[in-house]
Amino acid sequence: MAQHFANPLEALCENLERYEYLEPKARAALEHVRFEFRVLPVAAAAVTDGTAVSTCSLLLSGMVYRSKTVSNGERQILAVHVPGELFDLQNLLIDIADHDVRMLTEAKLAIFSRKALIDIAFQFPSIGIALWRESLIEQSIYREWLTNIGRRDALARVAHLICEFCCRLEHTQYGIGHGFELPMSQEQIGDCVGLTSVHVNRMLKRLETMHLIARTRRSIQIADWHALQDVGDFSPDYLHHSMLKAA
Amino acid sequence: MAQHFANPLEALCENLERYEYLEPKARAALEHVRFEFRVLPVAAAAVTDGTAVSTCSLLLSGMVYRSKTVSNGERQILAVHVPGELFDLQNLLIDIADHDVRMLTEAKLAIFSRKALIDIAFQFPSIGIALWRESLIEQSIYREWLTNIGRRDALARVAHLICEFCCRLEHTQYGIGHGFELPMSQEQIGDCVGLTSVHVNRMLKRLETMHLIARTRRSIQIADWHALQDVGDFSPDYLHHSMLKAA
DNA sequence: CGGTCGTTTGATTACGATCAAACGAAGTGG
DNA sequence: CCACTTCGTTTGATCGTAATCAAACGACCG
Repeated sequence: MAQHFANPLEALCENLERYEYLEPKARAALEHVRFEFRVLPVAAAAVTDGTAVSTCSLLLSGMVYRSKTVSNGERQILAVHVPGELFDLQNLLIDIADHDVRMLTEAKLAIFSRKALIDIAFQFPSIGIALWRESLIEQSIYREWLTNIGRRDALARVAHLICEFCCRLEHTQYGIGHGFELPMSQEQIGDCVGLTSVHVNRMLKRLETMHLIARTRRSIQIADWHALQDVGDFSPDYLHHSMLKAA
Repeated sequence: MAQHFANPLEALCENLERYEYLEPKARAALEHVRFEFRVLPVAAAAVTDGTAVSTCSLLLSGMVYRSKTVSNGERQILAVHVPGELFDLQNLLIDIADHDVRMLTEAKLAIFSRKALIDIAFQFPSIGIALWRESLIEQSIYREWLTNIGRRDALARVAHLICEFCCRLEHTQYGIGHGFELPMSQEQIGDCVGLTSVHVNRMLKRLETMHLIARTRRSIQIADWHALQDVGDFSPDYLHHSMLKAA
């Protein structure tokens, strides 16, 4: 998969085409979009809460997360992006960032000017629709997370998060088979689902003793997908993969 | 305010102009958008999870909420819309609804065809930008709610919700002064913030004894706005009102 | 005037937080 | 290469917040 991202413009094209068919002219126009290539180390900030943003980035490799910090210093992770996704779609039309974006791992980015993307989005509706739809699906994921945190118990929350990652990686990367790398500490998992790291640890162990997953370091193997979905009350409908072109 | 919504097309125009300046041509084009006027009773569904959607509605009066139901039957309220807002912006480009939309009160709607809106959005970029931006701000509210539920305690969650309503009503309606109608049962408030109705009741009483709010039936008066914001860890930045035109 | 729905209050329970400590892996410097 | 540090994981013990259970009360409706 990685070699697909050797050319960032090709990666952008591939990303958009997952969301909407692009006619040859639109594809051709994308060839001339300017971008800046950048590698950021773990924990580096791509966007900082309260600052102006004029770019929109495509994640070529690695993972990034969005987060907010509350007054007592606790952090909520709002979303995690996997390679191949455009993040900062909201900053396309909003001037001041309302949260942080940081690197979960070292990451390679292709950084586009938001103005350039907006211009091309309205010049070629197919591109606009692709971008807009991608952002709407991100919104759908927020709604599911809200439901996960608000109305499911700790075990289900963790199981649900694992199921979601599995589906999203499966969709953007090539078949990941039964296992995948989850480059998050248990504290970060807790920040995703509104739990403490200690409790996340207990839930992971429980999923393990229930023979739903197996773990080795930071990688997770799915031992019983059906049962894991069941425990996590997971249904992939909200990812809207069925209306998208597979990777 | 209500009389502003006597003409739904004018209301649509007013809505969009809050998000982006519309040139005369765009405004003129909006005059010819077809719509259907409808009144729905309390609890009626405008959109049902899992069904196809081909419309997008403007709320003329009343309030609506979005919700998901988890496997054990518990409900999470994802968002509440106040008069003047377009809801179902996500269904503009997503075919199958991933959650329900129901009436919190009796509501008057102007229902537009999503195709008509998409067409005009790409014909007049200012309209497209307005719609897209409105949907991005809705997204920002989801992120704040995620943070609210995931990382704040019960008292702060309830205070935060009250602060948000106050700001949003102030922005779309004319000055609401120190009080406003909150047409939600305590159970529904609990479904917004991930608490039970019993606990919401205790938190409301606590906010009352702390002299931060006063209540009469379903209306809430703000007794100490500054202290309420403080308790709720509320900062209105995420609503992005400063980049919008006031109502 | 019952009947239903929502609010209020109290008593008890339980889930997940907090506190604390040991362990393990990765990285650093002598 | 091996102490030593640091960070994350693991486990146990205890605590506290919010859930649950239960019942009375109040408002609105037919």
